Amino acid sequence: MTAPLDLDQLQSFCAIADCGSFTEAARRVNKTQSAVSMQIKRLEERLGYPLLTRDGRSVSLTQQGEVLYSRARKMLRVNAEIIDHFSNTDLSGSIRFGVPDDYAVRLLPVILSSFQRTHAKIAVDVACMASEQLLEGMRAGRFDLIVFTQGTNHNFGELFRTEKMHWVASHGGQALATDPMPLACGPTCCIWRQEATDVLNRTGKDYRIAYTSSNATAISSAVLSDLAVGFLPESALQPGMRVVGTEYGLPKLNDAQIALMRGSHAYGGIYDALANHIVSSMGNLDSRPTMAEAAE
Amino acid sequence: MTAPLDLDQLQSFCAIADCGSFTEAARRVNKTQSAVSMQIKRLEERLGYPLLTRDGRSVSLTQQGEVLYSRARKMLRVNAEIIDHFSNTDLSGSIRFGVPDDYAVRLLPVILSSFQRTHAKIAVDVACMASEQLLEGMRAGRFDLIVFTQGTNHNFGELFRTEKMHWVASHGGQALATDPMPLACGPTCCIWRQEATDVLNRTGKDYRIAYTSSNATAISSAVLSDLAVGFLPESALQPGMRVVGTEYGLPKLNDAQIALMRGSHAYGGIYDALANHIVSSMGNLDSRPTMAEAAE
DNA sequence: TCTACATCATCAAATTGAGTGATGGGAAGT
DNA sequence: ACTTCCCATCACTCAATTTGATGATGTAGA
Repeated sequence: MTAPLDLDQLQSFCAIADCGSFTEAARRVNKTQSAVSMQIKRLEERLGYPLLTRDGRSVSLTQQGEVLYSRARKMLRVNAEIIDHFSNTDLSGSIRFGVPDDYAVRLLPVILSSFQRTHAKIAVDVACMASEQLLEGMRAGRFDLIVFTQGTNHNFGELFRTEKMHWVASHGGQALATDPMPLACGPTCCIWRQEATDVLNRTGKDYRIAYTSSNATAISSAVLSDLAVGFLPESALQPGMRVVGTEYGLPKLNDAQIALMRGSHAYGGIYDALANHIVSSMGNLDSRPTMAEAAE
Repeated sequence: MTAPLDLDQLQSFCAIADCGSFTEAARRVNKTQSAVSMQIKRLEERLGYPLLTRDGRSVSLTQQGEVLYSRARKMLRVNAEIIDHFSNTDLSGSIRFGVPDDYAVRLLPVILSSFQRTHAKIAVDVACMASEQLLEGMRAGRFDLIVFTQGTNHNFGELFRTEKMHWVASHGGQALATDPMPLACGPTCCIWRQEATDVLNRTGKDYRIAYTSSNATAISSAVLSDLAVGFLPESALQPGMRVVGTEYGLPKLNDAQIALMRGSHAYGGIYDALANHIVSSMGNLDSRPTMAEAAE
């Protein structure tokens, strides 16, 4: 009969994981830096493992920390759900929300409309732009909450969804067979672009950037009209596109990592409401054993 | 930015909901009765609603209490999962476990074998008997943990699964058309039997108890060999059985409610490990909005 | 109806334990 | 080398929770 964990500690822990800093996390949870530091110390003692590695400048999760993080987030989501349910004052206010344009087009209207149905008094101002710009805007305080694609340089944020990335070409087009292969992609800052060109270089495949646009639909059009080969996350695939496997010597792409990031103040209340809604509608990382798995 | 709830309070709350008593719950969570009482008071103040109705003898959940209970349980499960994960001392010991025989036959081997794989050092002594006897055994301290069918007289326990109940007959048999209709069912104490005869009486359908056995497979055999009509939960259906809808004037049966009950001491450690395993493999009450639902 | 028993609420006192603000050490950048 | 930023630590304060005792209420049995 062991005592349950302290949600307050877990909240601080998650805040640190999200922003990579004790001091910043302290600000978010309305505590002093030393309080947060001690909370983590107690939590680590309690669980018997170091959860965070502090090497000078940056703080990151240990392996055990990762394990804890995903569970803790789950608990905090349920916690927010409860508090939301019992706060009879209808949540109201406005949220400055940012989404990557590629992703936004498909999923956003659906998600936001169902959110409006349950939280009519929350106004969501949506801005669509590339992940890089979203992160910059977040740093500058222009957003409360953003969804963005996690790249190697941005390890922080609440990861809630991964998607397979596919090479795509137009059905029956020539672009694939052309040498060097023409490529359509976002601007140089695009995270996927860096990753894709990296793997191409590594495998020695010849290519050239044939088409560049910061507008995602423009890229889709380029692919559909056989101007170039592209790469897209699964849910951005469209009819008329052909998913290319390894048959043309194209390397495997890493999964896209979709995460959530909040401003320092964007905790609790309306922010949790929207964040939880997004995670529970789009999230796909909640692996739990099912009956089928238990069966073998 | 509101402070998160106190898991300790939620644990006490759930313990009360599970056993229907403050004093007994206090024993389970290793606190004094007054401490538990105060915790609930604070929790109710915090959430702004009464959660438990205390009318003299018994304590039961209010509507808001029900809402809280399911979420709180979810959190406590994750909590136990975390603690389990971080306790590097391999869990070991033995658990006296009881299951209704009807249910046991199908699902148990699967579930227990997958449990053994992850917790090799926990010995599970399984006993199979009717829910009524399980509850009696629990009262007498002969079990640590039981799975049982919740009836109207037994409102306490951790409800984790519901199943549709069906009227069943043999394929192409005569029993259904016979008047009065021959019925196969468990002994008088059987919860389903009471319920089934109740609804039959209410609709005025003629029937007679043609076959009685406390052994579930015996009943299935009676149905399969066209001796009688029976009623079974969905997952106990077998090939050769025919599910009878309303076409023969048979009333609709209420869903079966499968719940978990623990002895006073059976919290934490190995008990949570098994309980969580059962709930996560068999549970079907974890309704959470999916992408599809969000889409409309 | 009256008594005995069990249950839950309440109270004041005591103890626990967490947060604060100041200080110190270490790493990164200039 | 010096500054700056960030995290750990410490002693102190204060708040919140547990305790144990007591009172109120309801139930069961005679």
